[in-house]
Amino acid sequence: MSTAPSPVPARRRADAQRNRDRIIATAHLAFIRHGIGVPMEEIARGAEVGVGTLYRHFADREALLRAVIAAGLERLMTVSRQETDHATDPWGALCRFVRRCVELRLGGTLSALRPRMAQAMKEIAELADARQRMLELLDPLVRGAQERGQMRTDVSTGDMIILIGMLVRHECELTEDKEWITRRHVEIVLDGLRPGGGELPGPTVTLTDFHHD
Amino acid sequence: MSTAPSPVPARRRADAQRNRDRIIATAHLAFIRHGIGVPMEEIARGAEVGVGTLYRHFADREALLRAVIAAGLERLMTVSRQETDHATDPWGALCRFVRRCVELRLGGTLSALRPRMAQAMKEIAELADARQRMLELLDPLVRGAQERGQMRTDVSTGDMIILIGMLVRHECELTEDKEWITRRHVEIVLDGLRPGGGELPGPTVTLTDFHHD
Amino acid sequence: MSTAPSPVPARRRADAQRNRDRIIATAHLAFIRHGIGVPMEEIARGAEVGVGTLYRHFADREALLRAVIAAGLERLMTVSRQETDHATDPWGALCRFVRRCVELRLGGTLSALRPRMAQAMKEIAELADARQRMLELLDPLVRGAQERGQMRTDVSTGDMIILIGMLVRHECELTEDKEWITRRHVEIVLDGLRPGGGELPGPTVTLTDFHHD
Amino acid sequence: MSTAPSPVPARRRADAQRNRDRIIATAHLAFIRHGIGVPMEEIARGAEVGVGTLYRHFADREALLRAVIAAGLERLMTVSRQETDHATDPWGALCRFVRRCVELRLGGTLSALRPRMAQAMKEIAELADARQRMLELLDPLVRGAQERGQMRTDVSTGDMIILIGMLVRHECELTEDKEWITRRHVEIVLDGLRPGGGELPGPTVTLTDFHHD
DNA sequence: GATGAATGAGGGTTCATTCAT
DNA sequence: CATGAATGAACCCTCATTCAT
Repeated sequence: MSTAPSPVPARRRADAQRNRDRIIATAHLAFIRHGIGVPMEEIARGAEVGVGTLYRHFADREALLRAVIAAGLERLMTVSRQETDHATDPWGALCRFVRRCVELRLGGTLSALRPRMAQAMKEIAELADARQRMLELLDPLVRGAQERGQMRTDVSTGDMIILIGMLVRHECELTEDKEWITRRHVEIVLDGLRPGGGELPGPTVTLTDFHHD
Repeated sequence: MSTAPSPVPARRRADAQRNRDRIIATAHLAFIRHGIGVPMEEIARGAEVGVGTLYRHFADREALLRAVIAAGLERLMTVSRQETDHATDPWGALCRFVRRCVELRLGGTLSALRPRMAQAMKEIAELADARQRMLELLDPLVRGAQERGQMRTDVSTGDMIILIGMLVRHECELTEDKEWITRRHVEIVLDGLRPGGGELPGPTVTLTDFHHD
Repeated sequence: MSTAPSPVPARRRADAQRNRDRIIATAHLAFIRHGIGVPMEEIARGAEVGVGTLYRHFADREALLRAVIAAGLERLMTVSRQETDHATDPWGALCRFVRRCVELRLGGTLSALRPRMAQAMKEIAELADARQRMLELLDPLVRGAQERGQMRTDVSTGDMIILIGMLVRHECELTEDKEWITRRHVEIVLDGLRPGGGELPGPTVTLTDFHHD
Repeated sequence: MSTAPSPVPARRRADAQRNRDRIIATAHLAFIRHGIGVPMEEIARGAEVGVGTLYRHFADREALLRAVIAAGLERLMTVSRQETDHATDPWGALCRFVRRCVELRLGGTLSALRPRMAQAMKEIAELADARQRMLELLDPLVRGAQERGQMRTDVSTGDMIILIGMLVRHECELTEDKEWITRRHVEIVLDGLRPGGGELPGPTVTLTDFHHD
């Protein structure tokens, strides 16, 4: 009895969880590919469930969107920690982090939010939170790299976050068979962050600058 | 009635042209702000005409979109020529060109096409044309700059075009009061194109690589 | 397991019966409060059972509705008999019967049927039956009261039944904290049934007049 | 020019107005017959317009409902004034008013609101207004009739309004071919309002008692 | 028997497009 | 040419009912 802890009651639960996960994954791709306005039925069809099931799990499109974003941010944060914890080489850690970010393909969904970004930032609290958390993770790396002369000193962590957003979206503009192009351009941007560049116009970007993207 | 050649038809024409222009301008902003799915009536309202008038000028949303893009590319090409004709300093001309591009705000509309980009590229012939023309304009500058050691040699004109697209869209992600951020990031990317960067992965981008974006 | 006649099945039965009763009671109130279109899940939730259980007891909404009505009519008939058996004061018995009717709150459910009343009358046989039985119960009282000069003679038992329906529904239009208003109006109607009123238009109502309602 | 005031621009308007009126009339009947949940398409079909047209005139079901109610109250107020202005016989005027009310068949729509009456009263300001206006119209009649000994003094104008509501709904419970029954019962209620009835329980109804029905 | 997840038809609402004025 | 009312297809979301556990 203790060895076989009744899988039966869990079974249904497992099925439901599986459905939930498939819906999120399908929605993620669908939002990227067709925009956040993609018909709910198409998402349901892609996840091989009925619309009703989709709506049982997510009250409306907004809720689904939040879940997709939350799931993406979750993965992002996992990556963040993997790359940044105990980093002895701040610049190297920063580079690895940026490269990993673009691989998550979270950008598509975020980018699809653009037409309502300002509003979305307020309503989808996870987004603002994520920025804050990312800032806290990256700040030591940026400062460390700058102190060691590995990175130009006229950019802030705020600039980094915006640039990462740019690259993340950039990848999503490209179809999957052209993703290798992004990898080139990530390196170009990283090279542009090395010391020795020309003077940059305007002040550095701070957290207060991007209450919306 | 038949005797008077009458200024009226000319007048009409002027009015009509004026309407047409206002519709395109309004649609451009509306597409950027609310996505290409923005209600036609909203565009009409913004241009202060009836929907009927809008449809007299543009058969459907697709046609309006084409017109908006064509108008933007027209301006882009004008800029291109201003910056590139008789350029004695290829790298400087290239930089000025890139900076001017992001100021046109064409990116918003192009970016909004993304969910259907692959398809759009085929249907909206102007886009493919524009790429080709841009390639022809930029290629001498890129080669010139590289020959003079002003630019890294492991990037192609194809990379440049993609990067410009990235920056152009990047600006459109930011609200107008944050455009100064883009200007910083344009410079960072340009710095990253200078000689001396790390090795880039993959082959250079060629025209055949981006049959869509 | 097979040897024990076991109290379990009986227990089950009791539980099931309890569920059934709670569903009917909950549904009665829900129909009154939110109309007969109230979501089945809401009824199930109110009765603290799963929808599945609800459907085990009642094949569909229609069946549940019938059961609610039948239960209400059952109580109505019980009241009828209490008030009318061995009545030596027909008018008094009639008044008490009317007053008791409005307290049963059956009207809400019946009233909610209105949009389909004509149809409901045919499909829900209990309703027609009930009228017939009520007619049989009330007829002696009406005639008795009229013979004794306690009641105007230009109304029929048919009129009475329709009037009772009116009052019963009337109460259901009022929220619970306003039920005292109905009691006033019941008395006004009863006063209007006393001898000495003005002439009434049209013929008296007969059983054949209300094959629906 | 002054004689033929350009019917052309008005024409469309007239058509639209005609549609609007037909929609309201159709909706009124549909609400009575099938409840306020009746499919919008059915209303549209009945009015012989497309759903789109219906929605152009009324933003949603709620708006249509308001319009139907407003139109009904408009007629009700017209009747009110006809019956009550310059009335030298208060009781007679009161009776005529009550009789006219039930003929308007407004009750059906109002009655269909019941499941949400409390809420409806707040949201549909017209309803509360109407009560107030009706109170002001009837109060002099009630007092006048009572002073002349034509009406029992233990009922208030508030009671009258509630009773009228009861009769109005009562008629709507009956199908059209049975409306004559209501006329009988209106007279019975009016007879019950004459002096000489038994004692009524509870206090008289005041305006504050029926913030909802 | 009880449960509640899944299904999908149905009805509300929006909006692209047409067309009469 | 301009206008804006009318149309109806398409999409969102709800909920009655079924069924696997």
